[in-house]
Amino acid sequence: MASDAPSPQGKQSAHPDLEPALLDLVELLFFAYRDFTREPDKILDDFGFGRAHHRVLHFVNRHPGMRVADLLDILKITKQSLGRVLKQLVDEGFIVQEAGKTDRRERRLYPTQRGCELAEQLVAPQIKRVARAVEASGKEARSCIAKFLHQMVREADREHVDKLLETGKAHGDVSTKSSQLRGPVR
Amino acid sequence: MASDAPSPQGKQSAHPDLEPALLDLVELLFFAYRDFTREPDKILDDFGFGRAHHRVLHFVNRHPGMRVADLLDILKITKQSLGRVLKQLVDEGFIVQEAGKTDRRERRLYPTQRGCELAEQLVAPQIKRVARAVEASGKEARSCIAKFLHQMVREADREHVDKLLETGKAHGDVSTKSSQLRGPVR
DNA sequence: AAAAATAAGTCAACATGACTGACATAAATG
DNA sequence: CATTTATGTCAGTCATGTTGACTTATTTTT
Repeated sequence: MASDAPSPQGKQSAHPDLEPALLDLVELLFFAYRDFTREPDKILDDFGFGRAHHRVLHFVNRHPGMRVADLLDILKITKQSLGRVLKQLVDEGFIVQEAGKTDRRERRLYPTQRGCELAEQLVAPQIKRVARAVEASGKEARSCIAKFLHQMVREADREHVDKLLETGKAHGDVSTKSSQLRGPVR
Repeated sequence: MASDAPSPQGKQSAHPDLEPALLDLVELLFFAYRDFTREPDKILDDFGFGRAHHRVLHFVNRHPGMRVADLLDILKITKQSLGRVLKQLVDEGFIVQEAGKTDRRERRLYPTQRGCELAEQLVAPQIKRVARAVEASGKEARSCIAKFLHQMVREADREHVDKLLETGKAHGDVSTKSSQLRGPVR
């Protein structure tokens, strides 16, 4: 690899030395995320979908009855960008839309049976990866990790994220039954 | 795909309750990364660059003298994809290429002065964000976090990542001086 | 010395998923 | 009735990824 002139490349980085450890975390986050998205990306490929579809399907599955506007707020993309992938997911039977009961302008989004299954299939390798990583970090590390990731979120969005995790959690618990309780899960 | 562990109910959400907490981590990672890349993305915009330029410039800055092949291996993209952004970075004076001393087929990559500066500017908000998050998680959390993120990397790549962090670290240490010691840092 | 392998660059075509801006439609709200 | 809101859509652009084929320079192998 490096020829033999490893050249003691100096540096011009500037920052003193409070950085090194933090820089490692920055890079580790890059590598972790790179690999975090790989397995789902591969599965998506078989369906002709991309990462954008994954995100939409994931949040709709976790928060059935979600509105388009909610999704836009979570993903921080434009209506037009979302529109394209959402349309595909609807057309191919992974998501259904239904007018809101009290406000019929709203289009509430629900996963279909196929949608649920694909969402599960996509998140499975991610859960597995996280599970193994937590395991290897020592059980007591879980709370540190959650706290850290939570703090990495932009402060203005933190409360919102908390709410999402809360309500998503409720859903996760009831999962197997109640498919019909909340809406059309076809 | 049989995921793995005990799937009592066999169907969609199914997983008993080892999932909720892990699912939270999965989503937190999404939100954390979403916000992790926001500030740099904004800066890049002013330069007419995108996130791809950030990644290239970052690793070249942290590992001066790196070869194109090394970069491809880190970023996991194709030569053609890299070629486009690298060419722009070279054309606009952020990176310089130099034939390897022992193997003149290689094009060793070095950041220019401008390149260093931009790289620093881009990573600064990320370091700040990580610093604050670590701070808020308790100092002893730092090792948990590093361990977790490290374990999130695909096992096959872990050793490689370790080497990168090592050599990158060396770079960080020498920082202030020796700008001229080694290669072309123009 | 000739042949093969390697490092890098390039051309062309294409897909995805972002963006902007303008406009359409339906329903709720004042 | 007028306005606002929630959503959808048309049209065009850009950034960044992909394949595949091919070139050039250089090193390594035979």
